[in-house]
Amino acid sequence: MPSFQSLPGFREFYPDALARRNHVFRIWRQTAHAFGFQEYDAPVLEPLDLYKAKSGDEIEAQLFSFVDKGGREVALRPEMTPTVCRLVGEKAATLKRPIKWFSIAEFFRYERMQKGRGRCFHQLNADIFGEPGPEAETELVALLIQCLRAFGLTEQDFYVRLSDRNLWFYYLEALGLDEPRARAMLGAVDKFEKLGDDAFKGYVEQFGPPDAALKARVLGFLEVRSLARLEETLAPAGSEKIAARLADWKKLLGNLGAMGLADFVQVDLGVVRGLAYYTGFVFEAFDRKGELRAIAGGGRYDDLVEKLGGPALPAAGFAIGDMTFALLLEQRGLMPALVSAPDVYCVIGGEAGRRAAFADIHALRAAGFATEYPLKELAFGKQFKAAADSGARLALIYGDDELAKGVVKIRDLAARTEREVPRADVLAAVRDTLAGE
RNA sequence: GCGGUCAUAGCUCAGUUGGUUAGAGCACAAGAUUGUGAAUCUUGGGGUCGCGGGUUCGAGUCCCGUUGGCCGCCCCA
Repeated sequence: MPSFQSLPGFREFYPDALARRNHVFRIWRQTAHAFGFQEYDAPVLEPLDLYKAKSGDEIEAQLFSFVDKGGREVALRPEMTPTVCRLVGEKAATLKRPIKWFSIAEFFRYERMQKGRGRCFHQLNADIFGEPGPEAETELVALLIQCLRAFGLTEQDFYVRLSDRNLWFYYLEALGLDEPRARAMLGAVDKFEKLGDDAFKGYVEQFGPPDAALKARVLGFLEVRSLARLEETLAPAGSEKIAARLADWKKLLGNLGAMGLADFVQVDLGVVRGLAYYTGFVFEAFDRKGELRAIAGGGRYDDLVEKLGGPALPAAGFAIGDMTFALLLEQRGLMPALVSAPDVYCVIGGEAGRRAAFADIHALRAAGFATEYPLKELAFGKQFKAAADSGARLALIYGDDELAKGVVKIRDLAARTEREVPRADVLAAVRDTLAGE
């Protein structure tokens, strides 16, 4: 007999798990709307070339890709950025600015599973197109922070590390590095936190060991944790480009400070986000305890829309993954044990009671109240237990006594109080009681 | 792709140097109990012990392989 199991790394959501997932998505969606972002969606299956164009041919090894029946090379989307760039690029001329979009979608990567990482996962993606200045990053970082705070997470729980690939290049240029050397050095910076001195291996292989002064300056730059310190460190370099860039930093941090978010943001040049397509500010959110992988990440990618065939259009965005985020919420006890409780549970006496109850049950449901009842006849004791277990706020009792009097008994299951209302008034009584919560 | 580790009921686990028909708690269902929720008692369903092969008179137990989970490396868009 064949037995089936889900594919490795894929997840199944039983109702309680889906309730938690929906809880997270609901709050993300509300928050993004509050920040004026509009929701979009797009195909799960895309041309393989879309990702090769963005990330190079090697990316294919990390994708769920195959040839479809029409001979097309396709891939399940591993990320949203190329897709949203295409969407925006196609209509860029007619879209009202600023273009602030978000999506909550599922992604697929052919990778080995690890803590907080599977082969399928969901992300909130938020992006702003057409805004070249730090005003875009202001909105994005603020939204990112609020998407975590909305669950009760505080500055004790997480922070956003803010870095800048432009500033790195300007700085390394001022230190005398040409572009290839600067790129190799940034690669080392990216790995330094994890590997320490071994991070420079790649640079050494290509260009020989960096001189001690240069290395000291680079490592010193990594220690910078404040805007003041950043300005101090860069003062000797003092190019025009650096001065302009520092003005952007001042504006971004000033904006976030004015929003009251200073405690959530930390200057930290150790974040460079791989060597992918980012062109300016980059940022990542981490748990303060440093136990989990990055919760969220993003940055500016001004060249990508054009690279993918659209017009030149500055852009910045970020994504929050659902797996690490859920781990963080659970760790901090902030993931509620959500149960889909009905509003009303009907306790029914006999066949006559059942007929009477059905009329009200249907009317309640049509009015939008979640209403449950036992499908088969049950002893009263069991029905009350079922009513309590269901989490319903109210029990409606349709027994012989009530029928004889032409009333329904309404029991408040939490308060354990009861009252009788005429049959005709049941809907109004339920509405009043539940509205009064 | 590489390495470590684990796999017994829906869940958490026990199972003796290899020995008869594989167990417990919780959960679920039925009843005691057709008028009031947390308790008690009784009963029940559920397992090819992940899968396949080997050693043995005999394998949940030992050996090999395989699949899957977890952890780490690579990668992390």
